[in-house]
Amino acid sequence: MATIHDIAQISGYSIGTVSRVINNRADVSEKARKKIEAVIREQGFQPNSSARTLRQSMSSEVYIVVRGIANTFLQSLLEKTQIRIGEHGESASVQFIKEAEDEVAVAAKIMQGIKPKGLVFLGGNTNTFRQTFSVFTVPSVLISADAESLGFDNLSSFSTDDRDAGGCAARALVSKGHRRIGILGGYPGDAEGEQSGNGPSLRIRGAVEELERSGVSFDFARDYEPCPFSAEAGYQAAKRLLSRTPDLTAAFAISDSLAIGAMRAFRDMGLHTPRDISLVGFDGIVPTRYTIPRLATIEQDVELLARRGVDDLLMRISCEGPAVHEKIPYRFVNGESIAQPR
Amino acid sequence: MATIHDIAQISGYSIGTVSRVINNRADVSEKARKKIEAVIREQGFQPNSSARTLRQSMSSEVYIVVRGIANTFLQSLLEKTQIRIGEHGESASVQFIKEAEDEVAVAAKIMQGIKPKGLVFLGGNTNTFRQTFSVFTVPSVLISADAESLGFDNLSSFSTDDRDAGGCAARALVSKGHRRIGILGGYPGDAEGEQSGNGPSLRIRGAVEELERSGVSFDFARDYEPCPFSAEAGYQAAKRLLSRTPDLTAAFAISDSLAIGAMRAFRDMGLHTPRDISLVGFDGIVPTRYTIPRLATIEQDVELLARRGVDDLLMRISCEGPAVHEKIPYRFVNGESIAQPR
DNA sequence: CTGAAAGCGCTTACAG
DNA sequence: CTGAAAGCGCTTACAG
Repeated sequence: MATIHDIAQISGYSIGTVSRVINNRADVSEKARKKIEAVIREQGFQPNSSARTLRQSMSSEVYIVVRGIANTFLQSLLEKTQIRIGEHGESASVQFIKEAEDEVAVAAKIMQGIKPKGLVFLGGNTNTFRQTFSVFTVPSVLISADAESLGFDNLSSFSTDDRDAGGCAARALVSKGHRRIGILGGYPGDAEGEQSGNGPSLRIRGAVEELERSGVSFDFARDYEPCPFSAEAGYQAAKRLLSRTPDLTAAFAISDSLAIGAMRAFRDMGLHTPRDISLVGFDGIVPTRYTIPRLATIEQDVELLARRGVDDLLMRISCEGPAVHEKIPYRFVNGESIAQPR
Repeated sequence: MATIHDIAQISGYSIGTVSRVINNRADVSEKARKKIEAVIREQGFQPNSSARTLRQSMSSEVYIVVRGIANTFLQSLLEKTQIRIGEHGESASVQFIKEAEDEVAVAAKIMQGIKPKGLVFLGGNTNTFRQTFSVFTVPSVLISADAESLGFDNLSSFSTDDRDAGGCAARALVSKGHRRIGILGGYPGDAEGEQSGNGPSLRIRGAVEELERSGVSFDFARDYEPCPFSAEAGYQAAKRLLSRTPDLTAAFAISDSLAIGAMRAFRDMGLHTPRDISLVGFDGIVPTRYTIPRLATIEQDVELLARRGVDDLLMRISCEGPAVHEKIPYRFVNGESIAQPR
């Protein structure tokens, strides 16, 4: 394995000059640069990233922290994020945090040793950020939840307007004539109007507000069923909800994974979607385009979320500017899972 | 940020002794260990991993290389792999490689700077390993494809017996009475019996062999349609296959993602699964349990693949033993997508 | 059992 | 524009 020392020796220049070439500094003669670059290429030299990190007390990498590895939406967001980072010629490592853990605390522990030059958080609970994010001093970005109210000056955020989009989902059902609508997903606290500090809980709020505006009665105890964000959880929750409240003609599942589980649960209870019960999801994950029937959903613009998030982060890493908070437009996808109530 | 120097100063011992405590060396007095451990805890000290890596010319991390980030099966395998690594008290970083890239070459480039102590490859083409894996000298493991024939003594592998399982999938259709069976997925070369060096192509081989054994005629030009491993690709390929060969009564999609796309394509062509056409997939990904109808599939034991792979790797990192190659049992899941031909 | 010291591969003032 | 040298935070023979 060639080191900078070897390159210096072979090229006939000093280690310092080689280092300047590696780091694209301007104060190197054209001649030296040419020669050294040739040797680097010929030797297949890659600078030792540990030495570099140690010296600069800062890694050359961006770290991506993903909360909840089994979340299809986040997987797709991660994919786009990695691609965008690659397009900038940067590389990133990924750390997955269990959904039950405090992503900020766990990340803090890991990052303490690693010292990334920037952090991307995919998914996450605003409350845990409020409490512990201040340990991070590097430029960071939270994608998919709004961090504006937290006011950290090194944390940007890019997110869907969950509250507004939740209203949109509800409207899609109401406008077809539904008056008995259930909501699936989220944490038990969401029913009491507590802020669980995440986007999904805002979806519920937005939907309920829209129902109220439309004069549709909604009672949390009767029409709402909380559950985690997996298809199986959606399956179980849908069964609970419909057993308790059999007169529902439609449901809003606050994530597509839930919705896919719910649709299957309805079928197992003898109900066909959309004939017997309508359904709308949230996220716009790929599988919704292949379910039978295709799922109506709120499609988040994963591509743009990732692009704006990464671009902003890398810009702040190199130029140091203020954090920004931006809402990325969503889109309602009609699908085939909504019909008029019978 | 406390360094080892601070810990030494506060505890009243030398840097060397602190280092020995950190690394759990035996030659430290009980008294020193207690005192130093207390200071470390009190200061929240984490050794700088770059300094460590630099000095030992070896990172303390395992790296996981995943080929194809959008592959649901690999995502689930990645999840289990990360969990298992965590259970050993180790941490891992993840690098995603584009499906079109040579995962070994790209990984080689990245790892050159990073020097992980071990490598896990999830998914991958045996042929690319054959050509370039020799650049790696650290203990490695390939999970989900068989590397036995390559003979690298630092590369273990754990995989499903794809050929055998492909036969099982075909048998599930034949035993119901199907005689006109199509196969979906894989690379064009697979039709010519070229070895594309991946598990999935072995699934095709196994299935075709089983059909021959059963006296069911199979003609690649007529009954086979290659395509990449996504739902959309499966959707398009299913349409092409069925347009060309409308008398098929059943199909084997060599991955579940393909199968989900194919089922949707059949429906868009007016065919109901399984009434009009039966379908069996491969992998056993979670969504197959929620499709309507539920998908029959070959379920790979993701949990066990990950567990055996990680355990073997970590053992070889600490003890240095020979590479092993192991087949992990699979399971046929009946689902609801297979019926007798009409 | 413990400490002093060399050195891992780099970057960056500093001097010229 | 270039080189010599200090030092980032650690580990590990070496000496005692």
